[in-house]
Amino acid sequence: MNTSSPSQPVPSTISDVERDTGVAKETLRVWERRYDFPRPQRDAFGERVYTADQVHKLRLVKRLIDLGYRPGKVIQFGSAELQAMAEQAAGRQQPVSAPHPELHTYIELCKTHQMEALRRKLSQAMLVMGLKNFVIELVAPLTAHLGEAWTGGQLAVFEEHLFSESLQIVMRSAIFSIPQAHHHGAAPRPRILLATLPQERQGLGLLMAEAVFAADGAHCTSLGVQAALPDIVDAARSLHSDIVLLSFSPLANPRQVGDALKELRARLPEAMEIWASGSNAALRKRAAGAAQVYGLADLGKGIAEWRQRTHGQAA
Amino acid sequence: MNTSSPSQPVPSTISDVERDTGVAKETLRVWERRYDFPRPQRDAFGERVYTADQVHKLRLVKRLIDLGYRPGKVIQFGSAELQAMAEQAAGRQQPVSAPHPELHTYIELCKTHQMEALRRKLSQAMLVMGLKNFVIELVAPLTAHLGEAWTGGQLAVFEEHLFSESLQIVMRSAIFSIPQAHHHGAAPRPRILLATLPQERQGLGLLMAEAVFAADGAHCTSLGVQAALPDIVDAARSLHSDIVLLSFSPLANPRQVGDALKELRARLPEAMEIWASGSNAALRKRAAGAAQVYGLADLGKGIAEWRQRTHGQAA
DNA sequence: ACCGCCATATTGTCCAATACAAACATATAA
DNA sequence: TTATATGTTTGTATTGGACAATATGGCGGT
Repeated sequence: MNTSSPSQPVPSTISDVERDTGVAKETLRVWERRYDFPRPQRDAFGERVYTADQVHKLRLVKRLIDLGYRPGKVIQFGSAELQAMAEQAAGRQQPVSAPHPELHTYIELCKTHQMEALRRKLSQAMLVMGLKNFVIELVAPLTAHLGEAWTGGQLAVFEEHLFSESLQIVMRSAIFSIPQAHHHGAAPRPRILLATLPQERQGLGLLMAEAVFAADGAHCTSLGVQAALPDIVDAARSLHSDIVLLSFSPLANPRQVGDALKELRARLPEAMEIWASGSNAALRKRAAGAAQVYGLADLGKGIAEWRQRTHGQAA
Repeated sequence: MNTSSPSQPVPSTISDVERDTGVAKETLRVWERRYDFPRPQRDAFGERVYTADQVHKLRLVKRLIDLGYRPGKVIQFGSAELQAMAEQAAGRQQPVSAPHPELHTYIELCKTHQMEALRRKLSQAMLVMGLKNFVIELVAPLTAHLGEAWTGGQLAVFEEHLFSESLQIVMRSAIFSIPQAHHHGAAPRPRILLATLPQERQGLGLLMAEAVFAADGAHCTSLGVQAALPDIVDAARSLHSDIVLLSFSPLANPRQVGDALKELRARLPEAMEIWASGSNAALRKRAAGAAQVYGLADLGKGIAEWRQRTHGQAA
């Protein structure tokens, strides 16, 4: 016999809050000491007990911090203001470009949870447009729109998960079915290693890049999401990769992204190129020397240039 | 110019160790005080610095604990003994039923990084064996073997990533190609929601379960890995799921797993069943009342029983 | 007005030692 | 043998302090 009201009747411990918001326990304690928020009640044993409201506000604060705000500046506001700031900031970062006419059809299918129909339609579109165009003209804008709808609260988190899964299925299937053209008996070049850093949970960007590369006849090997830095280095060395491509979502912490890129650059042989793709803030400033930054649409051109550049040596 | 030896020349901080072994920072400190292991060196600022050997032993200890041993009993042994104990215990637990004869072929392909060949061979095996047998008799033992090889240090982490990616590609492709049998015009039952909790990074188990379900004609919807608890609840409600399946790897913290399962049970409508799958220790004890625990091979039977059980009401 | 540099403020993470509930093991009684 | 009580182990919570890394903001110089 439990209350099945939509709001959570169950208060959270500090561990729960860490899991649900991504804010470390130690940080939660120090915030309480410094900013007086969150100030949880205590149970009979003196342990912190957080309300659902506090957890909600913490989520908002965390999102704003990841967007570049500083804790001390935002933690004092109420949930409503924070919500508004998040929406505004998200809109500013991605200037809603020419929405594909059929975009809303797909989003509608998602909102009504018709995932099979969505997959069918996506799959169809891919066959018509070709993999590369499908990714650049449809999947990418779709993903961007989705992210906005999510920060705006118009789309439930789980609906974004569903959407992401469907997209992944269609794209993976397409990539798999591309014949690995063994060019003149030798493995095709460039050899590209794809991965995301440990903080990055979003795998769509990686997959989009892989699709574009595969369509251009490069040799792709993906480590998947959340690969530790030493593992990426190991892999790149062992596989004799020409290029290491990393994908970043706007949500990831720009500071950590910049650091990681610099360290990766230091640990990899100089001959290996590091390419970065995604809409993260770090790619505009911090990553400067460490990596070459590409938009999705430019990746193909990048490959062509690489081939030209290394034409003499690679032969 | 950095050292390029294959073993990690870079020692780990306490945060790194927590991420790489799954042992919490606080636990690491208390172990050091109580058991005198691990006893890391200190850097110039007095902060702990762990060697690769210590991390390796910690992984073994963690594995044995997850297998049911108690920390105080095993932490004093050397890596070699621990290794032996882990193998023995693993063998006892899973009486390595008829190990597929070709298992080593696949592992060999992985170690030599021939991923295309691996994918081709896996894909072939799947066509011969059928999806369900492929998963139960080949993928599952392969994954288990892989996990052992990883804790044993015989397999680089990135090689496990590569392997996992290849398996995912093949399985996803297979699942996608299964026609969603719209049984007599109505959506097939049971309707199953699949997900893993936020702590869980391993997505293979989830995919294996989905494959088995799909082969049995159930209606699967996957949220993917690392879904927050409230999102799972939202999704299950909105999709009117009959069953929520969660997958767990042995690495996840059993206590947190148990707590999460109990909380999920409290938040979901009573009519929805919670199924748990995987080799996590929590599923043997803590999860008792909250969820029904299935091995991969039993999932098919579980579906059959569900259909029988709900035959009267569901019509 | 713009850019580089330095002092100051902010902020996350680490440390230490202690405490205690929950889980486990063992012994005792029914 | 099964149930209950007692003791031990073990993970996670607590506090307050310290400090390195980073961002902010003012200043002087092109």
